[in-house]
Amino acid sequence: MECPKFAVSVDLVVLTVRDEALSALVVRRGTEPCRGAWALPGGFVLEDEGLEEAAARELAEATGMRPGSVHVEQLATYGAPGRDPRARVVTVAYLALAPDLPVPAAGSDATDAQWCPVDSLLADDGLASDGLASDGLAFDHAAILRDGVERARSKLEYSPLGAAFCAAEFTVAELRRVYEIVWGERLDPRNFHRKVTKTEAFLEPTGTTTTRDGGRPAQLFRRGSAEHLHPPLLRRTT
Amino acid sequence: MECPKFAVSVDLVVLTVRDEALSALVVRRGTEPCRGAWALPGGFVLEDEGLEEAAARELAEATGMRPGSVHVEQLATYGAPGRDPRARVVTVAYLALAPDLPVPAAGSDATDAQWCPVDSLLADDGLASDGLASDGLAFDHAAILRDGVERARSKLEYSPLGAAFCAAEFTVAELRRVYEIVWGERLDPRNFHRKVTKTEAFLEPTGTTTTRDGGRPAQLFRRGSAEHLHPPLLRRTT
DNA sequence: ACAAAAGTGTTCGTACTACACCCATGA
DNA sequence: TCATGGGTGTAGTACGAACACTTTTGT
Repeated sequence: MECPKFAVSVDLVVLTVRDEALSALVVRRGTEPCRGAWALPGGFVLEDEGLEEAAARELAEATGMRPGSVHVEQLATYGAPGRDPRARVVTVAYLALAPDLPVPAAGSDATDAQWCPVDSLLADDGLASDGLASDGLAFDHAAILRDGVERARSKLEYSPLGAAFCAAEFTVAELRRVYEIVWGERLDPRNFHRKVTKTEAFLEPTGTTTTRDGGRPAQLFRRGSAEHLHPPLLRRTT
Repeated sequence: MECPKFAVSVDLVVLTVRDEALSALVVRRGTEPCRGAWALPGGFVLEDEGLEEAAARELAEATGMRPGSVHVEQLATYGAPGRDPRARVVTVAYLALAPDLPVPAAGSDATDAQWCPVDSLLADDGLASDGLASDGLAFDHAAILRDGVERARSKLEYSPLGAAFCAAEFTVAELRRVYEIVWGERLDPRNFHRKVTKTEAFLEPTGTTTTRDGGRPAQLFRRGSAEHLHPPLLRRTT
């Protein structure tokens, strides 16, 4: 077959909510180009491996997360000729939404990985509030991250995936905090409660309660079976 | 760089509304695998060509459409190891929404291309779409088309892209027919009229009218500048 | 005059907002 | 008993659904 051949990689935008901020997983690059810079976790697709499969493998390598607990979906594909200085590389980006899991600190081959608030990663003045040397991410990863964050923000509107950021069992208030942090917008606790508990198959009650948030005991819920939200939960700003 | 290399192609889901049906552009394959079968238009990405650029080139080759008149966006990427029997091919699918333009019949290298209603292309009336069913599309193109149609259907809800299926100037009734055909659902003409004309920047009045639909003259509009619709135009069924 | 399609007004129900208010716990 | 957050009730409002009705053309 007469045609050019390219390297194909997968890159992961892994998002979580922790310390009151939407954060992404970034790894320190251990090899040239951009050695020492922060980048999205990722790697090349193997010879007999599907794209989804490669994404799951990279996610496991970078975080140790078992597939079931994390939502993963394809985000977009980036293939501008100059995006990698060495060679032509086409990368398929995946978006993963995860609860606040600890990143396995040491890890095997993993150069150090850590959560970093997306706001500081995307701040275009290059300043990092927490000591990350940030001239921005390697390659075009800033653009990929931006697209992933935007996808996540709109997904919360019309899908029940906010719960993907929570632990297996969570309260309505914890879910609301997720929405508030991802959207950067305050939500009325009473109306939010009514909305999510009345929407069919959004939440599944466990029957148990917790007082970990203080005050009156709150019911614990699991993710429901709904795939889409009708009607959607619209944010003010768009 | 030690990594596998793959062929990368772009495939196009080009949709239009004609003869009361949502239709896709398909071409007859002139080369081996699946020679003689219908497939989505597409081809390999060249050495120094961006993905978007390759999609625009293939669109021009297949239809002669000038870039400005057609909406093109990336759809998704398909790279299962077995999807092309010859070799590993990763394909980046693009979705194009076009007005009902005539396909350049003869064309240079183009094997014959034609519009075909998506319902008949996707009718899974018994044959598994393993690539060679006589009614099915080649490779995994049926799955790609299905995803493209689903994307188009939901795009009409929250973006003004219904107008991409219309000529440069169109009436509200023509736009409504687009929605009805794509969604397969009747819409109230009065409420639809109010909705689209009241939504800021959805439509831009031309000041002229036409009687081509019969009855009282209707105002002609052009596409407005809006990128998103707020609030969205929700279909009944989801 | 009549048919046909454009466009407006009006009523009604549903769903979101804002906020008053009560409930159940820990300290 | 008080502070804290969970959860309910309710009035006001915005918007879509349904449909009666008027407007402007072609025949």
